Amino acid sequence: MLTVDLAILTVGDEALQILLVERGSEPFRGQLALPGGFLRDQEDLLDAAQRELREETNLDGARLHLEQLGTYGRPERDPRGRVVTVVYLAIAPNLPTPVAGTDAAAARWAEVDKVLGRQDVLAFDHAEILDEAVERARALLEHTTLATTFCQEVFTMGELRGVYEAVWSMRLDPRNFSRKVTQTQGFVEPVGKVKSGGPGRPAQHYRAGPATVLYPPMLRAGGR
Amino acid sequence: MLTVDLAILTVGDEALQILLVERGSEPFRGQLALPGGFLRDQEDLLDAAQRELREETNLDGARLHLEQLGTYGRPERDPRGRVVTVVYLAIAPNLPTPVAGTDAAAARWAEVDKVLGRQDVLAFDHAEILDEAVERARALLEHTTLATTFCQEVFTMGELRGVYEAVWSMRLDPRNFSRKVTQTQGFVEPVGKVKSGGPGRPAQHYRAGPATVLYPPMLRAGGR
DNA sequence: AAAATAGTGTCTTTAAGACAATATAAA
DNA sequence: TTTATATTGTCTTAAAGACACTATTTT
Repeated sequence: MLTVDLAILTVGDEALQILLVERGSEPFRGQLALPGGFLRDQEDLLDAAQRELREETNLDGARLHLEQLGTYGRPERDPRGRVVTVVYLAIAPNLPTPVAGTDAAAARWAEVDKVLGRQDVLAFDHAEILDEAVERARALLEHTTLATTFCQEVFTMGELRGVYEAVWSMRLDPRNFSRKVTQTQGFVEPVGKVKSGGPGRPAQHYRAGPATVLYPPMLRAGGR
Repeated sequence: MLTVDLAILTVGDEALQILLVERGSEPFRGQLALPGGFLRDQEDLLDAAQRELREETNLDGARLHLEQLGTYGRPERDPRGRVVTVVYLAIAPNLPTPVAGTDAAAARWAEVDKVLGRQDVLAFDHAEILDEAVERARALLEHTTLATTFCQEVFTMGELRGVYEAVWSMRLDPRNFSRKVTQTQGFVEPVGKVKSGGPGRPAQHYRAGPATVLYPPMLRAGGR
């Protein structure tokens, strides 16, 4: 019995959010869980993850970051019997509203901090998996330009900094952050337009550059 | 069909080595492969990896580093049919000789560079897996004190540097390396003895300290 | 003009890179 | 004394941390 589950992360309301579905059947009926489903015959693992992503969110898997997080197979993790699950981590831009998937269960965003704060809101071993997904996302932001994937196609420096602040749960110095981003070749490219709207000086607009690796990395302070 | 395979790495002869078994049966008879076997009923993934490790090398899994590398499930990766494999990465000190396991196949160390240099020496998708294992090991040495696990319990600074040089395939400045290691709290602890034996000034002996994370990390130069 | 937000300049501190000389042993 | 190996000192350079001011808009 092999399943593929998804940890789909985004940033909204200045916080890291995870896409969860409410379970409609036993076990763990009524509790929240990561979206996922069974691996089909002759289906590649990554293909299965992309299919689940499409089914649950109507998102195009080709557009966003999708990578294998890990495989979880403790014999007692599913009370029905032995189920091993391969979990994929997805990084998505802030979506207006999670589209109800073709599967019956309602999907919704939840703040990671609130979900992990309470015991027994998540089904199976999904709390443990979410823990590892968050740690992976934090490390990815240190070493790659992946933070831009959390943003819309065009974004401001403040929005990009907001992604780091939400994922890392810490405030960053705007000056030092801006210097690091702009001095890293290919991280962002300025778009010759500025924001209109509210009060305050308009912000420069950027889009993601061609670079994928951050060298030297942008390390979280304090050595964890 | 779920299997657990092992990528067991060590350092010997100034090179990174991988433990391989010769396949005695089809498919890929006569070719080299990572050791592994089927997951047993009600067996945890990590337990299965430790069991395979014991069967193949008579090594105690509790003593060395063992972590999940990834899961590989391309439908065509095994010509016999659908087999998904969970691969664990093991880091071992330089062993005198790989003990022939309880399984019939003969196990032997092979230099990673020589194996990856040639096409079609490895069975299944094991070349791709080995690639990822090496990259994981390289990254681990940047961010953790894991290099000491490649060494015997007591080692010299030169031996520790040799581990980095073998895994990273580059020479390191002895002065700068020594400074980095000794200035990182808890990386190594001096043992009040010096080497006897050959010519030259005796080397100070060290053993692994309590630290596991390197902060700041020891980055490979050049940004890859 | 006041309020709100965006952006920049520069000094300090830390750590890595580069380089050459000294120390301690065996032969 | 020669050879072999280990170890240490210091200058330079790169990058992060800390800090306060200027710029551009709306109301």
